Amino acid sequence: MARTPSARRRAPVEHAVQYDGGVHEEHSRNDSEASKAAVSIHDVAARAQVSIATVSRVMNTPQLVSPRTAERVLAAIKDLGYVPNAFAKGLINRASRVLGIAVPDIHGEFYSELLRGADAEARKLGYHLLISSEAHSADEQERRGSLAFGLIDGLIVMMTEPNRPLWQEMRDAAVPLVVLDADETAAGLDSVIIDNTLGAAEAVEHLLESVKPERCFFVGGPAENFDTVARAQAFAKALEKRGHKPGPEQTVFGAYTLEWGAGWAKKMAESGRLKNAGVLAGNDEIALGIMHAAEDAGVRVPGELKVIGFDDTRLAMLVRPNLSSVRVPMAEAGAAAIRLLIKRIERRTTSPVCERLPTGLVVRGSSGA
Amino acid sequence: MARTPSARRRAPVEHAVQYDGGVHEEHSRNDSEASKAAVSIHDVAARAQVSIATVSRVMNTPQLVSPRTAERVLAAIKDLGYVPNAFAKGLINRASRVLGIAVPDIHGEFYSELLRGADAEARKLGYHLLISSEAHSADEQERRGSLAFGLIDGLIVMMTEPNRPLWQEMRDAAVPLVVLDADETAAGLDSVIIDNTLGAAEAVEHLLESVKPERCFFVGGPAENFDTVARAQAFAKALEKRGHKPGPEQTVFGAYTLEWGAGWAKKMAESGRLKNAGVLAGNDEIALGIMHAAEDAGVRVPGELKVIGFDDTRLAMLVRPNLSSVRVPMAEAGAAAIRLLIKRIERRTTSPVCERLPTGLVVRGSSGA
DNA sequence: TTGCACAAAGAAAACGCTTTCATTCTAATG
DNA sequence: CATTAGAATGAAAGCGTTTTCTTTGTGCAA
Repeated sequence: MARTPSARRRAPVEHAVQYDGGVHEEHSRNDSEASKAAVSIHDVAARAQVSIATVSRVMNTPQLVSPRTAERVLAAIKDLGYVPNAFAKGLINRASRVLGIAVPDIHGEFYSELLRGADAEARKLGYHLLISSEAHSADEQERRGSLAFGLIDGLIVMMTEPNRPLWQEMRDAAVPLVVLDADETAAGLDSVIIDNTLGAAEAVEHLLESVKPERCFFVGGPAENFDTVARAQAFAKALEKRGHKPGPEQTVFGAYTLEWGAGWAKKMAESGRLKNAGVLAGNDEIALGIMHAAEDAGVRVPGELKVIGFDDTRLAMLVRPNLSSVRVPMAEAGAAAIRLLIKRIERRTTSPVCERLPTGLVVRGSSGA
Repeated sequence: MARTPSARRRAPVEHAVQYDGGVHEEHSRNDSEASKAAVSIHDVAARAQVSIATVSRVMNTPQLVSPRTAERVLAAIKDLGYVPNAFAKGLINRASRVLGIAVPDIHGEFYSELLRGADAEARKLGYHLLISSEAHSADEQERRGSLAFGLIDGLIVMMTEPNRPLWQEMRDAAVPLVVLDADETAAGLDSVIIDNTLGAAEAVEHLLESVKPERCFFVGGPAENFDTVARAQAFAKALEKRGHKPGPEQTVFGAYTLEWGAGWAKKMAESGRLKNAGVLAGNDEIALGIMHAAEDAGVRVPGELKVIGFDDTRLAMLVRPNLSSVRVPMAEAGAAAIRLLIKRIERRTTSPVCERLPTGLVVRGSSGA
C-alpha cells in the first residue's frame, strides 16, 4: 500500500513530453518508448504538489478547488501534456463517449451521407462514432465482438429489411439503442424513420399533371426492403386518393440497380407501354436505368416519359436530363438518430420516441418542368 | 481488503441475464436497471466456484487451466452472458482494438469506398474502426479530444493536401500512425499511396492513339491537392516521354466539381480548341462536366473529343457514354492502411514502409473503344 | 477563548480486469 | 519413504481514474 507516486514511477522529467512539432524526434515516433511515456494523474499531482484527488477535481469539478491551486495544476497539466486515460475514466464512469452505428453496407452515396450526418452531430455533441458494417458472421462469438459491446455507450442500428440475427444481437446488447429506418417504438426502442409518404405523394401528384393514373408506375428495389415497401404503399395510396386503384403491374419490385431499371423499361418499351407513362423509381439508379432504356427505345424524357428518382443523391444533379427526385434527408436522419441516442444515454427517462423525417419532391428536367 | 466477491455485490441470480430474444422484457430494455446488470468476472468466478484468476485464464491462457475446470467456467460464462469489461481490459492491456481513421470528409463515393475497405479489413483482423472527419476546430482542447486519443490503438490519417494543424495533432498523438495518400516514410511513418503514374501514363498513351500530344489536356482539381498534383505530373511526364513537353495551358487546376469541368470545356469550345482534343480529368465528376459542355457545344464524345476520368467511381458506369476512367483502388488502400497499422501495433519493430498501390486505365465509351 | 460552520485538500476505496507470486496437490524420482 | 518437479489454482497487487469520507485550516458568532 506504500504507493508513493514519485517512487512508483520515474520522477517526471521537466518538459518530458513537450512537443514542438520539430523534426528532431523522428526516430522516437513509432517506437515503443515513445508511446509508453504516458503521463498519469500522479505525475501531474506530483508536479503541482497536490494530491491526485485535487487534480481530478480541477478537471471535473473546478468549483471545488481554490483558484490558486487550480492554476498550479493547470500549468502542470499543460507542461506535462497530460491526457487522462480513457480506459480508467471509462472504468469508473461507465461511459466512453463512443457511439456505434451499424449499417448494412457502407457502400454508396446513400449510406455515406448518413454516416456524414451522424458523425458531424456526434462530434458536435462531444461523442465519437464507431462504424460497423453489418455482422454477417454466423459464429455467435465473433458477432458478439463485432459491435464492440462494452465499449460503446449506445448503438444506432439501421434496419432496412427483416433481419433476425441482427435483431437478436441488438436485443442482447445491454446498451441504449436507436433504430433507423424502422419504427420500433412498439418494441420499446427509439426510432428514426423516413416518411416516404409526403415525397411519394408529391411525386405522384406531379406525374398526374401530365400522365394518366393508369400509366403511372412504381419501379422499386427489393421487395423485402422496408423503404421500397413504404414507397410502394405511399405510391399506391396517392393514386387511390385520386380515384385510381393501381393494378399489380403498376408497382413492381426488383433491385436497387441501373440494370433492373433498364430491364424493366426495355420490356415496357417493347410492349409499347413506356410512352406517355410516368415512373417513380425506388432510387436514383433505377431511374437512371429507365432513362437509358427509354433513350435506347427512342422514347424521349421528359417529352414522352416522365421519370422521378428517389433519394436525391448527387447522381440526380450530375446526369442529363437532370433527374427529378424525392429528397431523403439522410444526413439529418443520421444526426437525429445521434441526438435521440445521446438523449437516451444522458437522461434515461423519456419513453420511446419515433422521429419522422419528411421527404419532398425536387423537380428537375426528367419529369418535365 | 475484505473483498468477498459474493458479499461485494448481489449474489448472482440464476439465469439473471439469460436473454431469449422474447418480447416480455420490453420495458427493461432501455431503462437504467437493464444496463446496470453488468456481469463481472467475479460473478462468473462465484458461479463456477473458482477464483477470478482462473476465469481470466480460461479466456486468455486456456492451456494453463485443467479441462474440467475450464468447462465449468465456460458454462458459467455462457449462463450469465458474461462479456469482459472493455475498459478494465484496456486499462491493463493498454489496447482497445479500436483503430481511428481521419478523413477530410466522409462525403462521396471516393471516401466511402475507402472506409468500406478499411472497415472490412479491420473487422477481419478483429479490430474496430472509429471514424472521424477532420478536426477543423481551431480550439486545441476540442481538437485533442476529436480523435479519441487514449482510446484508439492507432490512427490512419488521410492527407490530401498540406495541413499544418492536422499534421501537428498527429505528431502529438502518442499512437502508431499510418498516413494515407502521402509518402511520409521520411518522417518515420508508414504510408500508403496511390501510384498515379501508371494509370495516368496508360491514359495518355491511350489518348495519343487518336490525339496529337499538343491537344492533350489534364484538367485537375485543386492545385493544393496531392493527388491532383501527382496526376498532373504523371500526365506531363508521360507526354514528355513521347517527345512533347506540355505547355502550361495543357495542365490546369480548379476544383473537383462538375461545374469546373464544364466551365473549362465551355471556354475551350468557344475558342475552338475542344475538337480533336483528349482530356484526362482529375476525377470522374470533372470528366462528366466536360462531357456535358462538349455536348452543349456540339462536340461529339468520343467522336471529336476523348474524355477520361479518374477514380473510376460508380458514376463512370452509370453515365452515357460510359466514362473511361483510371481505376483507383480505394478500398484496397483502406485495407492496406489497416494492415500496416495493425502490423505496426502488434510488433513494433519494422522500419517505416510505404506501400504503393497501382492504378490502371479502364477503357469505356468516352474515349472511343 | 471556545466552538462551529464551511472551504479546501488529502487518503483511500472502488471500478473489473491481468498477471506475478505463492500455495497446494499429484506423481515420478532417488 | 523422502524429495521434488510440475501442474493447477488462489491471493493480491496494480492499471489510472473518480468520489466518498476525513482531516485540516480559517473566519466568525457566542
